[in-house]
Amino acid sequence: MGERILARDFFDRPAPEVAPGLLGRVLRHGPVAVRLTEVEAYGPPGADPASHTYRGRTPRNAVMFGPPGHLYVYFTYGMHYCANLVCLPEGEGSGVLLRAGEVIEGAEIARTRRHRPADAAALTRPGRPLPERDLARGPARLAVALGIRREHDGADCCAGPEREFQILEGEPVDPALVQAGPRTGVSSAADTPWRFWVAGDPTVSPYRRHVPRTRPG
DNA sequence: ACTCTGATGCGCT
DNA sequence: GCGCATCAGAGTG
Repeated sequence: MGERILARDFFDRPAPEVAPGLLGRVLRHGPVAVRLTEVEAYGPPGADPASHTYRGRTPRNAVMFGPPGHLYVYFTYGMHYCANLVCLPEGEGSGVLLRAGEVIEGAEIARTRRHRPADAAALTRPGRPLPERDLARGPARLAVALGIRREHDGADCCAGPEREFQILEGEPVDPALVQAGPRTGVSSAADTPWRFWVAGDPTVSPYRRHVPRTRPG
C-alpha cells in the first residue's frame, strides 16, 4: 500500500499544489528511506524570482525543465548539495525543494554519512551521537543522509522499484496538520508562503530568515 | 534558547 | 566579482 511508487501524474501540476501533498511521502535511495516533513515550492521562469529557473534554462538547471518526477540536484555555498523533485510537464521549469524529513530506514548508514571524521579533535571528545531527528533536518543534511550526489541530477524517482531512487506513497499527512509559511533563506519573494511542513514534527528545520552577507572592508 | 561567523565552489551578470 | 534555496561551531543568556 504505502510502498507503491507515486504516479508521475502526481508531479504534473504546479509545485505549490504538489508540495503539501508530498508531506508524509517517502523518498528511498537503496537502504535509506526518508519520510518528508518539510518542503518548498519553486515556480517556473518569470513567475518566481526565488527560483533557479527564474531567468530561463541553463546547463545547471536543465533537469528542472525536463519531465516531472525526476531529481534536480544542485551544489551551493561551495559545499552543499540540495535536491528537488521536478513538477509540471517537460519544458516548464518548476520543482519542490526537499527541506527535511525523518529517516525511517537505514538510520545507521545515514548517521555514518553525516558523521565527519575530518575533525580529529572531535573524535577524542566525549560528544553524543548525532540525534536521530537531526539526520535529515535541513535540505543539505537530507541530501547527505540519502547519499544524494551531483551524479544523481536527473534521476527518475517514478520509474520503478528496480531504479536507484523511488518516491513512495507512504502515509500522506492529514491536511489539517500541514502548515504553510514563507520560504527559508531566500533573498526575494520572502512573502510567498510556499514552504510547507508537518505541524509539531521535530524533524522540521528551524526557520532562518535570509540575511545578506557583508564582506570585510 | 539565541546570534554571529567562517568555510567553500561556482553560476551568473 | 557578487551572491547564494547552508551548516557547524563558538559565544552568550
